[in-house]
Amino acid sequence: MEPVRHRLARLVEESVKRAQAAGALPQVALPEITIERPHNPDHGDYATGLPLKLARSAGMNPVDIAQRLVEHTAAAEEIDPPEVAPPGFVNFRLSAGWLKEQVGTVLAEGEHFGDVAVGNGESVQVEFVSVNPTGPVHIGHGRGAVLGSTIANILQAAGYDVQREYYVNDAGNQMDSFYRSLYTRVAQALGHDVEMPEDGYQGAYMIELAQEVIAESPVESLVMERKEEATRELGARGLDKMLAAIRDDLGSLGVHFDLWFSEQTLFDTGQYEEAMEVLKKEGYLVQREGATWLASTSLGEDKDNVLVRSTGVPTYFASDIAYHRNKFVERGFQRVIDVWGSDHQGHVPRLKAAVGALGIDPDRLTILLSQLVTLRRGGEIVRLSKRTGEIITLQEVIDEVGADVCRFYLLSRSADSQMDFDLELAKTESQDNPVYYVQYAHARIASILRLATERGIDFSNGDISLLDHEAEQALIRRMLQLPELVETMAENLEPHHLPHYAQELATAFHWFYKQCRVISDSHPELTAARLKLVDASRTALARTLHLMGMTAPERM
RNA sequence: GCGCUUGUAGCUCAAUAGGACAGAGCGCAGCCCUGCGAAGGCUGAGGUUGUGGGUUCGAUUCCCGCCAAGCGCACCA
Repeated sequence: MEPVRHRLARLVEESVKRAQAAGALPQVALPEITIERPHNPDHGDYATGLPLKLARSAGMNPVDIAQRLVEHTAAAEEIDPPEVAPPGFVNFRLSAGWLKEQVGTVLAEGEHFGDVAVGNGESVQVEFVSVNPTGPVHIGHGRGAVLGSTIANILQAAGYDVQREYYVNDAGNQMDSFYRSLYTRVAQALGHDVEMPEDGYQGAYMIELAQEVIAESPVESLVMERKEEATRELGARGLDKMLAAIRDDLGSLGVHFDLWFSEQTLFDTGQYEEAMEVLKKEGYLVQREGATWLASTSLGEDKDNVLVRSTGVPTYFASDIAYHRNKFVERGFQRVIDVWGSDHQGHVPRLKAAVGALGIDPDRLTILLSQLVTLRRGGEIVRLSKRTGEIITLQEVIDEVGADVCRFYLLSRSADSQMDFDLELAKTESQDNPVYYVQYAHARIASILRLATERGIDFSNGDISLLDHEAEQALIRRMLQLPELVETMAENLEPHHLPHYAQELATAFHWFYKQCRVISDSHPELTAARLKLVDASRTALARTLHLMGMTAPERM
């Protein structure tokens, strides 16, 4: 459904024009008309400060402007007559009649309630997590996973054609190190005296991985006789297992991808060469000190960046450029959103500059950075390092606190700010946990609907015009915020509003529940009307939870 | 040194592109189940939005300085 806000903006614009035509307002240019939601309920459901913005250019008192605006506002079914409020606001209140009708709209839209048509089918790729497959994912990756998958859900709800993608860094230095580490662990497991490379992955999970690889098929003869071949062969198996483990871990967090894109294929299919060719043709490649550099300085950067090392091995940056060319040129995504950890922030301007150098508008690329997550257990900080092997995996966190709790917590803070994730808190608070509060509301709703079914109550003909109680209308108001929220989140890519909205929606339901008896033998008509409202609440709350990638439990 | 992000109630965080009296949860002090789920509802206390300037009808929000925290400034990814 279209957010009411748009309708109001058109209404205001019309009233200005009407007032101008009637000579009540001077013919001044209009700023963008913004419709905002007042904090104070006394100020109505929506408001515009347009008169305040017009005051100077119109040379009039803002209250007078507001007055004339109101006088020239056409009647609309959505709202009561607008009101003027000093120092120059126009306040709008949704009409009770229209509000009640929206229960029917919500029910009709069902699982699609919350959808808005702003994307127009534009193709957007959301690439997220993309952890090097050299070790298990941890809570920091979990944050990116939750952020990326929720943004993808939101964009889909907003009418975009969304692709979820994981970029598999299966080429390059870290992969080599991973292969050699695995080889070492396998050799050690077979009783050979082999030293772990200095840059190797020391984590205990590599020992387990080695065991799994060995268990799969005998490798003994390979290991000592043909070391290089063994490293490659074992590495390929290890990579598959590691990727499968990552896929499982993310899957248990409700995160799924449409495509796992292999970095190596960029080299195998010549796309890497093509990208470098384009840069060369455009004059952005410079040879210096035996290496090939991207002339980033000519693109406004403060230093150039190496693309091909003097050893002839391309850097990560080089393949990333080829990857992004693939996204935009080969696959034709109109927009691309990358979700990265904040430790990659330095890479952002470089990549955007490089994308520009490829002749692609850099504004089509959005890079979101999620700040660090510090894992705590009680007061103790739990360090995360793949190298030293001290790691608490995402899977362990999920096992401990549950996927829904994990998602809700990771989502509730703005990606821009650092956060602590306290395992003890997530568990010990579980009684008064906001996650349970929200899900409890859904379970309660489900329980009411179950009871209605048990008693054989048919509320399909319920008369929603009977919903006159303050708490009923407050609940409807809250539900109607969802499409509006989807729209703004699709634009600002800030999904942390979702958990907050979910709590507000749950509160509105609990308040309604407290004040309004739903199923009552003595008032069958009101019962039917209220059951419709309850059903609509279930729809809105379930959709909110699903957008967050959470479950909407029927029972708890 | 330069750059990015952050600084809001005792704690954890909001504030929907500059709006009206800065809001939630937890914690704290109380109140409410002889009917649909008390994992619930209600009331109260709690703030000089790090700090000093500026922009304007209006600033938590925009600009500048300072202070503090995290991250980044590789022929690592």
